[in-house]
Amino acid sequence: MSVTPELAADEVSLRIGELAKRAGLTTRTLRYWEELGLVKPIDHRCSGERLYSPAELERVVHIRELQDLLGLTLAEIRIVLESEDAIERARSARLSGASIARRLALLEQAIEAHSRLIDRMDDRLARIATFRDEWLQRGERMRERSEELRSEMHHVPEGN
Amino acid sequence: MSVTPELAADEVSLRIGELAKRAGLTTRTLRYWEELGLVKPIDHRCSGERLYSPAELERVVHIRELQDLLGLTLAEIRIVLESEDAIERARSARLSGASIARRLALLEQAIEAHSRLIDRMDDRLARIATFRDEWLQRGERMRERSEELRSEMHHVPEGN
DNA sequence: GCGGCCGTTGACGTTTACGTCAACGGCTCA
DNA sequence: TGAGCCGTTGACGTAAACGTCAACGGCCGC
Repeated sequence: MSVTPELAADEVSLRIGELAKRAGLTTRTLRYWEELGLVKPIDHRCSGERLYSPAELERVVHIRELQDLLGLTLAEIRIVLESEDAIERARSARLSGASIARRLALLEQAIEAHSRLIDRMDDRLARIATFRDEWLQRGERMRERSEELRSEMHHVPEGN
Repeated sequence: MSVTPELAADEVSLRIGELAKRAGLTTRTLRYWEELGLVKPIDHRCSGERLYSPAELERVVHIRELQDLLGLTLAEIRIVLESEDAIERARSARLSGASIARRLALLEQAIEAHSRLIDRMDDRLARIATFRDEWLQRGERMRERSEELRSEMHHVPEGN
């Protein structure tokens, strides 16, 4: 029974090559990220092979976005992910019977880190937007100038 | 990172240390960028010292923005700058008596590269905005959850 | 005239984020 | 049963973007 490259409903775990292909990464990159603590495959050091839950696919894509769009280093991303994981811990803490105060503390912590990231994104958005507007104006001036030149060409054709 | 565009009216050129300080860079960075052809000080190899026109301050800040905000490599930035310089050449070509057709060609070229950059910025803006919205929703869910927990704490205080 | 500061040119070191290669092991299918 | 994949762990290589250090020189105030 071979697995098709499409998402089979019964798929419960991915091998490293498959994950890499779907995320558009190399296996080396995944191992490196694991080394830095960004991804954690299940069943590692036990059966030898790394196996990833489908959720890890989202996670690695997420990591790439943080890298490409926000320009974060992998070290910074690790911090962000840890705060995300804090959310999950807070969620599972409900089941594991941790104290409400403890769960609330975890959540507050996550919210804090979360809003710092939002701020960073907003800052970036604003700065790129400003930058973009300046460039749009430059473009306008260039287009006007090219119109001028074109009309000049009609009056004085081929002044080579 | 605060940029100080304020320069004395009599200032006609900057030494490398002064430029670095105002742009928030190191002198090493400026020399490296020169090595890559990103900046061109005047009076180099002549009196020994690099001297920069005030316009270079804008240029280096511009370079940093392309680096930080758009994530361009210095090699890519060089291409962008060359297209910007093409605008200047087109402008000076008017004075130097180049043919209108030639000047128009230069300008068209500049406009082309320019709009490619705008596209890139738009793409980034859109992707960051999408990303941001997703995160805002996560934040909302977390905040709701923390409200729930807080009210639970009032009903069942200190369940340590 | 000299100590301090700023500049110069190499040359080598460093960090980040991987790439590449070697040597090995476990399936599986003809 | 063995060739072909896919996986594993090291170990070493690499490209970009600088940092750092050495050795030198000019200028300036005291």
